[in-house]
Amino acid sequence: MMDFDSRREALLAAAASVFAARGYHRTSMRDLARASGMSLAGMYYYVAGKEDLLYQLQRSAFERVRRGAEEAVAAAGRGGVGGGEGGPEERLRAFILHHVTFFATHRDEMKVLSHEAESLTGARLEEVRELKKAYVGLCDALVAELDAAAEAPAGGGGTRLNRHVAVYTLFGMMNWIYTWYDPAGPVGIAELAETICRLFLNGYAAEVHVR
Amino acid sequence: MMDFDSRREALLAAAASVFAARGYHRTSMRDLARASGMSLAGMYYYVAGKEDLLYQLQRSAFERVRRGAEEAVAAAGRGGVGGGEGGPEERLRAFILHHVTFFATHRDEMKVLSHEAESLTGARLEEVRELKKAYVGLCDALVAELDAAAEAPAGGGGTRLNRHVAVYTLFGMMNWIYTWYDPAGPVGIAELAETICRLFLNGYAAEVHVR
DNA sequence: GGCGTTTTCGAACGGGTGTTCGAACGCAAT
DNA sequence: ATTGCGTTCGAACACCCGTTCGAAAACGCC
Repeated sequence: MMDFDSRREALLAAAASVFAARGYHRTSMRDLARASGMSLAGMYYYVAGKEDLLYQLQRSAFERVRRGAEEAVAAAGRGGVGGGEGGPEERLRAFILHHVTFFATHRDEMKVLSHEAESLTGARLEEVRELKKAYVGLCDALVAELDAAAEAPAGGGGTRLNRHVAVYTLFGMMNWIYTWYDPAGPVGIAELAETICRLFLNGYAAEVHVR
Repeated sequence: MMDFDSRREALLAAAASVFAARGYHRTSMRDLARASGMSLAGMYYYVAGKEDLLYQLQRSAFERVRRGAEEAVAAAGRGGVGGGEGGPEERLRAFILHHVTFFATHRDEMKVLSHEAESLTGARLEEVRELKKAYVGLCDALVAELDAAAEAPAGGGGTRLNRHVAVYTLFGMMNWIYTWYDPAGPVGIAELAETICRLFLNGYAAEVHVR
């Protein structure tokens, strides 16, 4: 009916749904058995254990956002949707739009990624932390390019914002979404992404471009 | 040696520390007994149970941030630290500064407030949700005043940002702090608050004041 | 049919969980 | 010395947890 990999991914998907709804630690293996339609013991044929399940889930989700973001940024650099060349600002916009869209279209996995960041232990925790660091670094590099392109126009004015702090704050805007956003509500994904883009770009660049 | 209330608050403080470090569900009552210096059974003289402990903690923390924020905003309205009268922008700045400062000076409780928002159940969950809604509403009202004070200067230009979305995004910037901020690091609390103020005020107001 | 491999799962194990209960404590008032 | 009261806690209870194991089922292949 289904091969090994499909069955395994179905299990991961069911786990993502339950983890997102009830939280990792509150969820028992028996809950997952019920949600996936497998027996309690049967799951252990596909996964090494509960923590391994969370690890596979986070790893897979992280690699997909990362790949998607890289492609979206590259596409924006090549000219993106509408013609043009695609400067640093367009590339950052593409990153934000992709992140927010991915968040909204993969709610469960992204909530697990955001909320259960410290639920892993030992080597698995360290490995996922590295993935996250690489992903944040990708965004940080885009903001750095934005900085370089603006190159202190007059020298005067107020002090520049700390880039790393600004980037973490940007991720705060984006990753907090799972806390309040209702995809069935009146606010669309595009509007949400546009709000975050404006808040960050106007706010961050204001100290660089204007005044 | 200590009266009932002090002993109880010491227990709550110990619980906040352990909950922040290991998470609510991972923490056992035996962990709390060890951290507080009481015996396992002894804690039940001061608290009705584990979930009641979390509830008391969240309720107490929420009421303190709320009261503090109200006072900070009122003080800014009266002229704040430096003279002046204190318009809507100064009041919102005061709110943000207070929230960020409170976050940094009460790390454990605020992490428990942010991260364990869905760990309560039933009536207790609902009650804390009401507290949160009131607190967010306080901030939302400040932003609304900012809107009113700006009153669409020309009518043209781009569309205005959805205020509620902007407010949730602002809380994202602030509440994500517990995820990455290191108070022992090079970034001070004042700088952190200033970054968030600029990102929000420049970004949000840009569509209202400029262009 | 028979056979080897892949897949499933009922039943059990050892251990940790939140909570309760009754006895014991310290200590001021009688 | 005794009473009563606020406080502490060792021991136990009933339950749920993640994981294992050996047997049974399902399957393709000869």
